Amino acid sequence: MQYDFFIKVYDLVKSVPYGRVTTYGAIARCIGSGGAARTVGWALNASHHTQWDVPAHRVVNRRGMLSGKCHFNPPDLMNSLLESEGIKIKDDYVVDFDDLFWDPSHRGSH
DNA sequence: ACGTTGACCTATA
DNA sequence: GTATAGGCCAACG
Repeated sequence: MQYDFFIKVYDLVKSVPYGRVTTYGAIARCIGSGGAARTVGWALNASHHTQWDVPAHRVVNRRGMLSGKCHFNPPDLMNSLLESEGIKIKDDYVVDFDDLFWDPSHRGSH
């Protein structure tokens, strides 16, 4: 598979349904890199200058914290986007994150 | 090829 | 859902 690591990340993130969120670790694991969670975030960082629409705002860390909001422009954008999808944000943390969490491996299975 | 960096994760106190 | 330490993988200079 010569497809870039980024492509896999983008495709997975784009597969995240509306009103749902996922984690870097889940993405990395679904890709097959397991512990490459850091690289996933790195890839999303690059997604800013790409032409692909990557809903990076739906990607948060294991704690459900908007660790990536600091990299948005403006940082509040991530919070606003999540709230626009019905996701409640409290102090940069996703409310009921465990319920809103969407695992790419489950593909919609709750 | 080596060292550094990065939107992380896990373990321990 | 703190603080600190170590480890993981991929891309960049």
